[in-house]
Amino acid sequence: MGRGAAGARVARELLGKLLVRREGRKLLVGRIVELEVYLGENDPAAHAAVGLTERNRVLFGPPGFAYVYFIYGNHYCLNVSCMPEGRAGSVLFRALEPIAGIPEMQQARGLEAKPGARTQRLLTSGPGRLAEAFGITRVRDNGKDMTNDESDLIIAADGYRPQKILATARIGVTKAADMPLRLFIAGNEFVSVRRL
DNA sequence: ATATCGATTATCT
DNA sequence: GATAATCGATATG
Repeated sequence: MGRGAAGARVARELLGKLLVRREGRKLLVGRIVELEVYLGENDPAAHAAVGLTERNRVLFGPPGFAYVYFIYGNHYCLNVSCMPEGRAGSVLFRALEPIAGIPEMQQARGLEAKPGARTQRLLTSGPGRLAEAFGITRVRDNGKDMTNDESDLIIAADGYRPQKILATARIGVTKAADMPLRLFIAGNEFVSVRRL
């Protein structure tokens, strides 16, 4: 298996699974419908391309841990590490289909006053949006084990399997911009658009 | 419908 | 000092 294949395989397994946030007795749940693969040190578009730094060290740790970064002075984005310790491949969560805790997500996004299917799509359709809807920040979540039931941010499964997965180039990257490492569930309403 | 642009700061050169 | 794995607002067709 090639260097990028392990990350791509993890990504395909992750599509259709659930991102779950525990807020006290409330649960926020979203189905993972879009993500991007970052290949680690050899991927010019990856944060790990510069080698191990204070910021990206979670990427070089064991798989299943949350890597949260802050971007454009405004937004947090969530990755999960997916390579053995010492290698830095990860998957960026790009879009979720809201499943439960929708009122809480609306409140977190400042969209509670505007109900309707139109705003429903704005809740978690984009990496910055889903992070805001789930209250994800670097201080709160970076380095968290997303495979441990004790965590308040985990990945769970309900048996759903995507019928068809499509791949395109990654969004917003300027280096290695042609690699088809953005994966999404074909036809899902909550996939972010912006390119084919 | 698409295009362009400003916000705002951590991180790296 | 420049850039960035983005978003939302505004302008224009």
